Amino acid sequence: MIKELTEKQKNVLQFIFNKIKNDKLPPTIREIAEEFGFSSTGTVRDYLRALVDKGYIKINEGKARAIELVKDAFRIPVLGAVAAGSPTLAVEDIEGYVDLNDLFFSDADIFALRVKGDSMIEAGIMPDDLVLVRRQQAAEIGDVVVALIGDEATVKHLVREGKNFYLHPANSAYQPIPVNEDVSLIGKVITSIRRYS
Amino acid sequence: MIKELTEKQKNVLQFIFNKIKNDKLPPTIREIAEEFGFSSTGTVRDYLRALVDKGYIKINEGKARAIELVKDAFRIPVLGAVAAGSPTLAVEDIEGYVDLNDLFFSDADIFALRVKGDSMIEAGIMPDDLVLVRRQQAAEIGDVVVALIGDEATVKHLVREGKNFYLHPANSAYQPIPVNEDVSLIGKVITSIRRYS
DNA sequence: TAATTTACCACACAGATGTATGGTATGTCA
DNA sequence: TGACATACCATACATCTGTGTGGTAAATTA
Repeated sequence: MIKELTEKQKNVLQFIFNKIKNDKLPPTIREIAEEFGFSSTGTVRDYLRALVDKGYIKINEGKARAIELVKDAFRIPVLGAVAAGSPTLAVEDIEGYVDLNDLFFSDADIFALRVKGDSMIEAGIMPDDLVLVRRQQAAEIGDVVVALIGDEATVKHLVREGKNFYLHPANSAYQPIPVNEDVSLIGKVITSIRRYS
Repeated sequence: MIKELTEKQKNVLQFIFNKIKNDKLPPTIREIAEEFGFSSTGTVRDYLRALVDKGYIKINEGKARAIELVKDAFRIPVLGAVAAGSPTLAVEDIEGYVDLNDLFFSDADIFALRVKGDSMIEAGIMPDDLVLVRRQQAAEIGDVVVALIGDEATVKHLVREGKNFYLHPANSAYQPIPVNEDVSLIGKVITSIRRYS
């Protein structure tokens, strides 16, 4: 289990946290010492040991700057259920942890597209949503795909009727678009994201 | 501008990339040399210089492991429009870049909730979607909020009718829920995410 | 009261690390 | 042809860096 930190230990952890965020590089022991005015590297070592013991960081011994934040202490939990008792949220059922970094460090060819129009609104894809698209020529029936029709990119369901394929909107106000030589498949929607202001 | 890399330079960049992803720590010059069988650190320095000159990395001189990936070369572009011409996607109108890391390194109290039920379906929030929630007691009219009703967490629109507040579903099959002492506001939905398999 | 934890200090040291200097060889481009 | 980029090599060195040893003092906990 993750144990409580003292105020000073929290400050040191926060500094490491910020360094990784801003410099994209964990600090050295001496950089930590300098930040807090410690004249001895041993002091920092004591702090790091405490943070390791309490489950907040891991240290890869011998390597320079090898302080790693322990994920479970920082990642956002995905909750399957939330139990009562405010102001503290009792975490009853953690499905897992969100780590969107995986998406961004994927080696696949991925890009994001801002959705225009309401043609997929019944599939929960609204105007101004962001869809992450993996570029690929192939797609399966039922996939949400991005296709180029002439010069315009469009997000649609790929469906099949008999021997013909259609780009099917999820909005009864729009007509399906037959897939022909004017239509080229760009990729498959793998994620949709919407931000609320 | 970002210039083309040679195959070997690409390999070195890929190695740095993977090291940062897997170890969460950029490699040292000697770690790179070992990976590629270089017997001289000078060789690695030449590669790093080339990568710096071509705009792929930045180096903080003097510091250990201080190789930083240049963001624009790696982040996923958010496209406002996509122009024709496959297989190369012509990027015409880049709105910006997605960096969800910001969310995860935020100091705000954020958690994610897996949506159950279809009560917000007309607002584009579908069953099994993931909503990122910022914990806060206050909310504004029109916000999508997460509230506890008894023991159950629910995602709804916060609306006002006269002097009364309601949790309003976005599905005509459901009734609005009056906000009373049995209802406690947990937070505000700031992002919704859906993944397609 | 005794043991433990927290919170610092000084000093030393081996090895890790970035950098410098100066090569060789090959291919490309103007 | 000459300048330049690419792709390596060997060696040296100052300093950075993690770690070890051994302290002191106060607060907390059993």
